[in-house]
Amino acid sequence: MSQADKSRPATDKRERILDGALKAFARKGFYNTKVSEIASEAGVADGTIYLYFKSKDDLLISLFEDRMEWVIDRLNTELSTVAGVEERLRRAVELHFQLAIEEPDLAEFITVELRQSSKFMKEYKNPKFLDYLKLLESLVEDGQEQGAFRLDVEPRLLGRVIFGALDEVLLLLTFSRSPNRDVVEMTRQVTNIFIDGLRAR
Amino acid sequence: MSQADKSRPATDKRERILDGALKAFARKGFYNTKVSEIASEAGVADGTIYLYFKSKDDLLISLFEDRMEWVIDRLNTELSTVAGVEERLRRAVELHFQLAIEEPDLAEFITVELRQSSKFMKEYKNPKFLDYLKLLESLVEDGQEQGAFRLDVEPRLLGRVIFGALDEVLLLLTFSRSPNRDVVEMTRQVTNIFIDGLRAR
Amino acid sequence: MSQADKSRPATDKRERILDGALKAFARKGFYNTKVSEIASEAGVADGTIYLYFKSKDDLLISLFEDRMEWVIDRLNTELSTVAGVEERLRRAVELHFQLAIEEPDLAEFITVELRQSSKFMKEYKNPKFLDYLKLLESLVEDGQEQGAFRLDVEPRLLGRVIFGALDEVLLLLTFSRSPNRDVVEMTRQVTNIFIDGLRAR
Amino acid sequence: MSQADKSRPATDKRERILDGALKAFARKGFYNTKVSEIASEAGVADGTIYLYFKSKDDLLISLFEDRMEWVIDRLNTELSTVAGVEERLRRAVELHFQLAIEEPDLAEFITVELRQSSKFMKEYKNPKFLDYLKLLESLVEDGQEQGAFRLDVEPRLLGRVIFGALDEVLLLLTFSRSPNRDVVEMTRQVTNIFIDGLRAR
DNA sequence: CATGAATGAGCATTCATTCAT
DNA sequence: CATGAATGAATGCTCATTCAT
Repeated sequence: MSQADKSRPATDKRERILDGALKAFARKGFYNTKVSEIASEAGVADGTIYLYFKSKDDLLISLFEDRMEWVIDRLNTELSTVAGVEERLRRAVELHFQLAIEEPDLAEFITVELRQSSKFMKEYKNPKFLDYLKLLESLVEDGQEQGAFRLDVEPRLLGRVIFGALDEVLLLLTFSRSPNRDVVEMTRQVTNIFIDGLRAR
Repeated sequence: MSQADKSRPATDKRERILDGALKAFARKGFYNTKVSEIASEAGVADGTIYLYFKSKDDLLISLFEDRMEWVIDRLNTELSTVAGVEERLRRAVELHFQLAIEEPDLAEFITVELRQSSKFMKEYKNPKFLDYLKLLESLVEDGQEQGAFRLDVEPRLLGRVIFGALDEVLLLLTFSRSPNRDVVEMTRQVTNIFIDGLRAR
Repeated sequence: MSQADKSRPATDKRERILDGALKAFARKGFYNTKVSEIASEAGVADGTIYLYFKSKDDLLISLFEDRMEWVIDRLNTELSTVAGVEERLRRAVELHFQLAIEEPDLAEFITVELRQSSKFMKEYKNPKFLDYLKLLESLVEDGQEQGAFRLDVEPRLLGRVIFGALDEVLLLLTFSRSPNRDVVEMTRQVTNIFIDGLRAR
Repeated sequence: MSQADKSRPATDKRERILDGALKAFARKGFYNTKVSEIASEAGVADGTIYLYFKSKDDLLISLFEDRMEWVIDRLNTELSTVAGVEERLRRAVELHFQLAIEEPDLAEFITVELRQSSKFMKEYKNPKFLDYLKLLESLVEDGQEQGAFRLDVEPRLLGRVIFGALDEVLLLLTFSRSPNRDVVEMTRQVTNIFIDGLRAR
């Protein structure tokens, strides 16, 4: 444990609630999860949750923010050491799929809850999700600017296409709980399709 | 009363309930829709719904079955007159996107509720959705058998990839309510990516 | 079948509904029996019941009237051929217990529903039940007038005491479904207690 | 707040709910009593009832357990100071009838709801009621063993007979709300019948 | 008379949220 | 800060009753 864990016990409790919520939401979904279940999963009292979050909705939003930020940071860190648009795209695909192995609860949570929540929590724009989309878009843009990718496709559309494809495969991986080696082969196949499809000719 | 009123009065009421449910679910989502809202939307009494469906869950499942079957039939009909794998893929993409224009409620319903349903209505396997996936898979398989598509990709994976991509774009179209012409251009871009990515070399 | 069955088919249907209600009430009790179950048991449509009875409550009351009248008539007929207060009391006890054998549904219905209904169907005084009580009272009175029974007990109280005792034993018989021979021995024991207890000394 | 408030705050609320339920059930019967009425009678919120009882059925069963135990304890306490089988039987009868005076709601509840309950709450065997029956049986058995009572009657049957008689008279007392002095005379008459009927000769 | 589809008032139960301790 | 007992609004579903055919 780091020093922070002792100096900020409140932060620790907040984190435990988020962890509990993730586990519970992954297992039963947002609407079928009771606040008391999250509390029990986190090892705190029901009321304690309301010291850290305004409502169950707020907890969901905060969980998105927190976990998507983690995903984006991780992707940025990985990509920062990789050169070449094709290789960067490959790494992005691979990392997305690896969620199914490394963080199955998070994978389930994102694939299943993302759409519902961004639609029904009206005022919430889900900025972190948009950041993730932007990241995929910029992969395409970079490729176009470097002359590696065709110019007759809009990066904004392609970002969506790629995210949708990855997310759907992640869903498949999450539910079938496929072994690790599959991820490598799946990454190869999906990457090839997009790279060959995108390649400037 | 006309003859039609006598030939299927019950079916008519069942259909009105399904229509009402689709409209309500599209607007507020399954969990935020009250049974009484569906009833009022359908112009029937609350109790009437339970003459045609066992529960709110059963209504959701029935709606999936009914609408997915309609989508699949429509796709099959369209494709039956089209030759050439590339053109068939193009038509499939186009039809998927056109849902956003022609049946925006259905588009919203499918993009937002589909994933939840297969996860939380445990025993329900969503066979119609799997049929749709199979249809996309067979497009890839046909292309491989005819030597038009590369052989180093699994149709099963590609079906998912394509569905995910289409579904995500449909989501975008549905929420931004883009005008008709966008659909044509989007179809072209997405189709090109997949066809070029899939093409045997 | 008698002539009446053909000339009054409506009466036949009324009877079938009462039979169905008795069977259903015996099995599940008044409050747990749906009108539609009675209808199905009687082989009529739900709505038909309301052509013969004003409400579910009215059906219950009518069933009491009808069956209690039958019980009373039967008791009167039997007793009309019996002389001697002690023997008359014995026959009354025996007949009461025989309900468990001959008409188990009726026995269950009377033992379980009688109290509830006479209490909660406010304006209904359950006159037939009071008739039955009067019959038991008059057995005691007759015994007192003939000098066979002690005079220091009120017939009204004794009627209740005997009815309560019989009804409780009937309940036991009904639930345990004891064989026929028990009834004879039980009749002997119960009769002896009351006759010896009542005998003038 | 007093010490008592701290030593059993939960028990207190549970007791208030049971009291409210007894009052409500006595007034309108189990099936005609709404949970919200019980809550309001008890001065708690509707939901609070479900913190102490699993369901409305469970509340009914718990009420039986609780009140029958109280009745049995009371009877045992009273009888512990009484010698002689005849006098003991007299006290048992008297105590049963006194319920009508001292606890009219409880009397109404027991006489009206007891039979329903054991029949419709399927798995529930109503053990406390059987305890009460056993107590009456043992009065008869003791009398037989001491040579005071005749041996040609089964205690098990007599227990039922006595309970049925007492219960029916209690019902009469409860509904007619007779004054106190009646109870004494009624006790005398009923006791005499059973004692003279049971006496060994 | 008979039907049974339709009605809609009614109710047990849940669960997010609060607040006294 | 933390607790968890208490709250009470909210809702899916039932079923006695009606009425057009």
